[in-house]
Amino acid sequence: MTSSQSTQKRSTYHHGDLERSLLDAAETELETNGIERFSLRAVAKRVSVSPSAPTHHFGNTDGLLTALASRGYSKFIKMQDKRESRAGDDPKAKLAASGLGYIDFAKKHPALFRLMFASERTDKANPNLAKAANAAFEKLTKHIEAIQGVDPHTNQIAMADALAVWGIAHGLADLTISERLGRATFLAGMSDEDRDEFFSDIILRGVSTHLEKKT
Amino acid sequence: MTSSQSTQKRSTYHHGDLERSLLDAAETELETNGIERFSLRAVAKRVSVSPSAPTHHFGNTDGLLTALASRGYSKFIKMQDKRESRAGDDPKAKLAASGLGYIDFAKKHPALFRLMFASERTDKANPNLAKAANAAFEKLTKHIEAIQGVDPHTNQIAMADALAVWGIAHGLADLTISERLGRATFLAGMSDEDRDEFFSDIILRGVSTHLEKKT
DNA sequence: AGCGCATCTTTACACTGTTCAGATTGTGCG
DNA sequence: CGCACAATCTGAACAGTGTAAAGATGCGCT
Repeated sequence: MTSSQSTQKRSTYHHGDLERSLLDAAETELETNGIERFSLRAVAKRVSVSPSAPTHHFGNTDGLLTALASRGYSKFIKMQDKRESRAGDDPKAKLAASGLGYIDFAKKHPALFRLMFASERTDKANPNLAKAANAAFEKLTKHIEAIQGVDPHTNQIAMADALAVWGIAHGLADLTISERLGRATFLAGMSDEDRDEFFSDIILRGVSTHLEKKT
Repeated sequence: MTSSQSTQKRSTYHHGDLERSLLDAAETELETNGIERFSLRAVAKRVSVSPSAPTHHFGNTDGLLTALASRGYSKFIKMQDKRESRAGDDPKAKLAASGLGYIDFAKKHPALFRLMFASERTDKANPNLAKAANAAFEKLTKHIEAIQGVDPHTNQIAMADALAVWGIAHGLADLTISERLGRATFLAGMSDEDRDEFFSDIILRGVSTHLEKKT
């Protein structure tokens, strides 16, 4: 009769769904203290469990973080989907929306974002993580293909577009959560809609206006 | 008679130039283990000094890291200057070179780069750090001004260009040291010159080709 | 029913950053 | 010149960290 509620307290010796509970607790711990001050013992304490309980499920702290990053990519893709669904049918508008979702995610889960894209504590050879990260990239390449009519995997110019757009979205996202873009004071004073349009314009600068060779 | 050599061993009780020595040791420690596994005690051990010796000079570990980040911006700017000096007189070529220097730095000092741009252990209110970071940004705005003929600080469209270029360079740099761009297999097989040209093209997509209003 | 095994706790250890009292040395002031 | 003071560094101690090893617990299967 184990409830699926993850933050529950268990009076029984066995927890029931400790794995999910630990992931949830780890995520709030991560967003609270950041990766650099992340504490496994603190996570265990949140779930009212001994410090070594996570060991069996995740091996060690990095294992837990790796699993957390994997799950992060699902949220990441969902957040992009949400933006895309509101974007109409124009392929470029969809791509821009996807980029805005990229930035949305970074703003909503900055520490998780950093864990996924800039942490060394994550096991990049982990199959789940690799697959999740791959799915995110494939989303991008399909947008480019819809726009350019060529698959980036077989066309270098289209691949260049993909990397350019990725770089722009990623850079804007990373600088945003570092609060570096506040330097442009006019950005802070902008409405959400204007800011979205501003970012969209920049993101779309990544796609080349004319494919030179279609190989 | 204190030599200015920083990695020396002192037989005397007082060190002589412990501050610089600690910074040097901290930098190699940082590049060796990354921020997430950075250890102050290990730094002290490198200089053959007690674990509490750094306290007086930097307050605490974050203080040391903040000083390290400040110094990092100097190297950062120098690395961009080096690229620019080889770039000829065309303002766009200079801007692209500056962006390549941005990426050069990230590749050469990945952990320091992350400390400067993505760490929470750094005191952003620190005057030295703020000034150093500001200088780096001013370098960018001057490039844009040289190209567009308008100061980004007084023209929003020029500022948009600055942020776009910054986002692109930063995104490419960050993704590069995360080894994410290896997905585009053709990038790995490229010569340095081709890769530079490839990145330059992408970076220059950030500058708008025609200023709409010159406010 | 009861055995096996996954799950969780307890204990212990090495390591971390920081504080505090004391040792050592350079420096300025008389 | 001498001496007290201030700056600098050490040593010991403390709370906190991750992880390994051994023991406790109870779920599920035969």
